[in-house]
Amino acid sequence: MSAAVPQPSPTRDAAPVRTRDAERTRAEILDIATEEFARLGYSGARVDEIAARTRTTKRMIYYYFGGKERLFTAVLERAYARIREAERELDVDQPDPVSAIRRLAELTFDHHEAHPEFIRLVSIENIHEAEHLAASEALTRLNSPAIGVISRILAAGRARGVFTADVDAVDVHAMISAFCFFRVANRHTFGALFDRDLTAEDRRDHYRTMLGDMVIAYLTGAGTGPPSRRGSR
Amino acid sequence: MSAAVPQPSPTRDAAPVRTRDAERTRAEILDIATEEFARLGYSGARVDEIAARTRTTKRMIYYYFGGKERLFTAVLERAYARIREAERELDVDQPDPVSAIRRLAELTFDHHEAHPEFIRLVSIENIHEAEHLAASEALTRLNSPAIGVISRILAAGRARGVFTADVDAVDVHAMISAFCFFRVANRHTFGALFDRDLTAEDRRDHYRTMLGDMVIAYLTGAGTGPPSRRGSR
DNA sequence: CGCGTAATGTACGAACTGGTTCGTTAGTCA
DNA sequence: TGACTAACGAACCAGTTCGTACATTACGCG
Repeated sequence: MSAAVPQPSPTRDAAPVRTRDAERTRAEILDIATEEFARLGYSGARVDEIAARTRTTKRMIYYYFGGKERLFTAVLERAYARIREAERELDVDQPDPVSAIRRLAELTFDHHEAHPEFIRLVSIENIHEAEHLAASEALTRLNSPAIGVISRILAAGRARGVFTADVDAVDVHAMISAFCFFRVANRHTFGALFDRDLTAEDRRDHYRTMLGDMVIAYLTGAGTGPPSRRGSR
Repeated sequence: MSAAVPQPSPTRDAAPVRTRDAERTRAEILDIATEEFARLGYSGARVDEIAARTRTTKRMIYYYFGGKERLFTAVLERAYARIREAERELDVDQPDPVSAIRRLAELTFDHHEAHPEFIRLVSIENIHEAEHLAASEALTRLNSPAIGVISRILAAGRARGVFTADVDAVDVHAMISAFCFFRVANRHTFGALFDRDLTAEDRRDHYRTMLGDMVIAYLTGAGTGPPSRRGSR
């Protein structure tokens, strides 16, 4: 949790010199605030407690962010920015569209697994009907690179005739996200009610494969019509 | 919102006589509390506000429920009980397992659509790591009838050879729930980020069909192995 | 018909909470 | 080097917020 940003050695350099460093202070506030909001929800988190866990004071939270509401928005903004950053490195250069979409699904899966805190923030923001997100110009402008990647894979799959036409990239993204998100976000109630830990380590591979199978089965076999019973392809 | 429970006509029967009725008071508190918790989250909801919206006072909340925490637990218990009640009427007596599982998925879909408030409560409870749910003996004992229904459909499908073996009922339930839950719970952030309203009326049928297609494609076509490219079946 | 108890209402308070006021200090730039 | 400003801290404040003590009333039962 201690900031990794090296001080520009102000006078000495060893010992906790505690020099002034706006950037470090901001970042530290955001770090702690992220934890607290994710752990306790927006209303549950306390500005005083966030301040106390910081090396600075509450005054600084208001100095830099202007209030609890805007602090939460800043937390969201940074969290989303990091996610998008990671997405930008999505490498699904498989020649085969089927392998590509599976790989993308698995990367999404791993990503959700690795960032449960982010998932909590998103859940919290949804409880508040995305009001902070909507208020943030930075966030509404931030387009997801994942959609583009999916689009290209779908196009390639359609071109080769392995994917049925008319599947929308955003919908496929929703489908993949839904599975990944649910597994992490709802693990507590699901675990309590069905006595199954969706995030148990020894089931991770099982669910990752299940997701890939599901998406591929849908894309390669999807037909329409309620009577179903779809033929080969 | 006005309680539908008919008074046992105490003296007169017309006019707001305001007689004592423990059951009605309890129910009214739960109704309002459900709304407030769902709208504002656990910490965001205010006991005073809940009381104010009731025809009774805060005193009664403590008299009947013993505190905010236990009030929320009671809210959850009633909400889950109602859901389970509805599930018990699940009627998926289709002769064909494929039609049956599609129908089950669609019923689940409609159910989520019809009870966004319940979804919010579940999201909130997950933020709190299901601590209230875990503390409630009534809730942990309350098994979902849906699992049994799915089990039977899967067994029938396997017997006829239309479903690949080794699919678990709980996992299928998770898969269906994930899609339905995500669509409702995350509609705000998803809508803001991808400019797509997952719950738009004119897309409902599209998503309902998509869910059914997905589940059926998975069950009828699911294979394993990352290389994929699964043959007919 | 009166008595006991379940049900209910009022008023209050201690602790907390978001936000602010006022003043101090470190760094930097002319 | 000295003045100016960004960065910072302690204490405080007004409005809440959960919870309770105390008083009261309706209703069923003997």
